[in-house]
Amino acid sequence: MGKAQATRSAILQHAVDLASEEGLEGLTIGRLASDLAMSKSGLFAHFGSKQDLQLATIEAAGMRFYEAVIAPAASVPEGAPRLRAYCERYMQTLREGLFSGGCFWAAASAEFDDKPGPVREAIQQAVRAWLGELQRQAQIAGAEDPYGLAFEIYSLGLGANAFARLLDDHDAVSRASETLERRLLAAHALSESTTDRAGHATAVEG
Amino acid sequence: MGKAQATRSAILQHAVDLASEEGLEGLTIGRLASDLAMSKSGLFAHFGSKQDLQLATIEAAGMRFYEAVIAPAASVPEGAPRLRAYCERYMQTLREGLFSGGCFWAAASAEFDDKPGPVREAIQQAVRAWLGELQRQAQIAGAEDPYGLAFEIYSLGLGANAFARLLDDHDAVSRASETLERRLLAAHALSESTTDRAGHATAVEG
DNA sequence: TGATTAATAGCACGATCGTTCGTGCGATAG
DNA sequence: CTATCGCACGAACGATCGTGCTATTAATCA
Repeated sequence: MGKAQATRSAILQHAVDLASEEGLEGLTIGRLASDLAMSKSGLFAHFGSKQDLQLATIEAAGMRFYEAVIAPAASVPEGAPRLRAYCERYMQTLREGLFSGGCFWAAASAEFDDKPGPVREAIQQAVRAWLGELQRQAQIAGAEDPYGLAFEIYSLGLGANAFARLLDDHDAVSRASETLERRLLAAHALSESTTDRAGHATAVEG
Repeated sequence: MGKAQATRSAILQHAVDLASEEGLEGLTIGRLASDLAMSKSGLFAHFGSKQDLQLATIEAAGMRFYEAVIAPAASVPEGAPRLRAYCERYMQTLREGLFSGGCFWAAASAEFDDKPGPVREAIQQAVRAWLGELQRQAQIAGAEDPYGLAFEIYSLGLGANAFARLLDDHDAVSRASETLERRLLAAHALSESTTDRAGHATAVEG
């Protein structure tokens, strides 16, 4: 890997955190440069424009999320177990602060949800990828409404982030986890057979 | 009412919408002035600083939300009926676009959830007031976990806003409404006696 | 080691940011 | 009629924004 790649990567790692604090528009080249003890123009040369920097930052945030949530669950069996693993990892990232300024996607979504352009599309794509994974595992798990279940999971994530960050509710993530657990159990009761270890088949149907 | 008050009010109405689109930092005095065909300095004179403008904008957004959601439900009996009325009005505002750029509070929360200062505190206060109302009615309705119920309602609102705005999911609000309805019915089953018309008292307790 | 290329710094630009100051107009009061 | 005041305007400030150029350093290769 060339030196440029390493520098670019270091820039983006900091850019992700800075954007999670200040937003993707508040993410400033000057600020970023002084934080990294670089010159504005030297940093800028790695990206042709601010928009490219924003797009690269989104991509880097996506990779960080992937490494923290998706990848570790790859060894878990698909369906209900992996869906549960996703949720646990997801909540864990909120607890531990995967991004220094709170959930990157919550901030980026709210900021660009009404601004057409490549940045919005990139955020859309990343969020859709995450929701698609949730939906896919929910479907394999036999949920009656996989998309709806993904919607609820994502909503609880947004709520937990907002409560924890804005309202300083230190139990917010735990609360969301428990709510999520109840919701998964309810959805799971429909197809008890798909699951992990014990085979005490007490399938219910609503 | 003096002329200044009228002008200030007109400024703030536009500021609320502009902030819901561009964020409270992206809310620019120059942009605001040109939108209203005013001079920057003439507009600025109504507020001593940008921060005061932001605070006034938050207050105006709070009043708009109050008029659209809280006030119309004042005549509905407290407890479960009013809680339901709140939720319906809440979802209605998301459907109809009470703020031109999506939920003002979702945007403001994500933007300032990590920036200490008077602006964050004002947003906190407004969100807490809304959550407190939800919690209060949930408690009167006899919910076993009023705070948790308020959390879920708010989370579904955030989710509906994100899905509708970022992902162009036109059924997002309806989906959230239905999820909310199921959730309220489940919570309501615990204390059937408190409610509206029929008195078939089948109270359960957990 | 010397030559070539890649990576960073320096500097300047137009634009816009929040903010301040002095001014002018219109109505109101003496 | 005149003096005062409330309100908005235009110009300008220093700072910072994103973005180009040109030089200079650092890394790579013969």
